[in-house]
Amino acid sequence: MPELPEVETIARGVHQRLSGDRIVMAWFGSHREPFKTPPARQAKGLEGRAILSVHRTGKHLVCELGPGLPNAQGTTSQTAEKLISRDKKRQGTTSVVPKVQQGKCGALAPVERSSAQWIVHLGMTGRLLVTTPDAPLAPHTHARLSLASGRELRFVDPRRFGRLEWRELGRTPAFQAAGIDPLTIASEKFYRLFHRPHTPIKAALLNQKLLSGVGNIYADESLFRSGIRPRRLSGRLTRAELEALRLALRQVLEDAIRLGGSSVSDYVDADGVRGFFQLEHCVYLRTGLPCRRCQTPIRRIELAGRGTHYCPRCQH
DNA sequence: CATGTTTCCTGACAGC
DNA sequence: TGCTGTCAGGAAACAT
Repeated sequence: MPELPEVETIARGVHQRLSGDRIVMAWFGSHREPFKTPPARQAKGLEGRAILSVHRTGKHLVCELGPGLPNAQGTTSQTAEKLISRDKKRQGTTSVVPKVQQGKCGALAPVERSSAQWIVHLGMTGRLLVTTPDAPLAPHTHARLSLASGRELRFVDPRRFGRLEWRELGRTPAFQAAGIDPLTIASEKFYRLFHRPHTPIKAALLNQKLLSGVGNIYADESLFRSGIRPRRLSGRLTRAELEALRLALRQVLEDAIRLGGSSVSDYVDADGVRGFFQLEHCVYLRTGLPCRRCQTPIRRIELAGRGTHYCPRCQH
């Protein structure tokens, strides 16, 4: 299931391959979920747009899109053309705004300001794949974006817990995560955030309004690495314990990103490649197996409706 | 208000 | 073999 490290891996892969490309045509194959914005409106909005960049916010993938300009082949669809002319009339100022980006080596590159966003949440089983147009179509493919480069970006999601959302900036505010990014949260902020007297620490870790990006795997793994039992009430943890947890969480997420994420269930990155962090798991899905640190069998309980794994000897 | 519970959805797998 | 039942879970909706 894609959590922060998996989404980060996919975002980097898609960004590397697709930034600078342009969406020629958008196809949406299902009329029900997973659409947060009606599919027809998403298709209209996406066609003709340049992909400026792709990045991760919490567990969401955000594609920053340029204004809808005619594509290289001159095959811009009617819907896209309508959108372009309307945009030009409405607000010429936000169309192309040349900006200067200060690179690390002092290089200057013109940067277009994003005028729209396509936001992808992968849910449990969502996959975002860069393919050739003739690649066999996986079952449960809900979206196909054909690109000026001749490739396709596909969204596949068997369980349909994923969500696709379209935002036209100016009309709608830019996407923001509800909580704070666990990779960058400061010590004091983390301490105050988790000072909740009635919430088990694991439930708090999973709450996306507090931190954005932690799911079941990395909640269990960070609690093991900091030696804290999942049922402990977060407000009763000491300052030292919460600091240990913050550092363990950051480390486990960074390690996982380095290994391309955890491939449990059927997670793959934008090229269909599996991650390797599942080999480093200490407790997640290791019920009954000996603890890597003390050999005590890993215990499984249910907490906040989720399978929860911990070592009864290493975690207090 | 802050927690806990249910719901959505399909594939994988166990057991008969 | 093929059927049924159970389980997995992110986050919204609903209940306590």
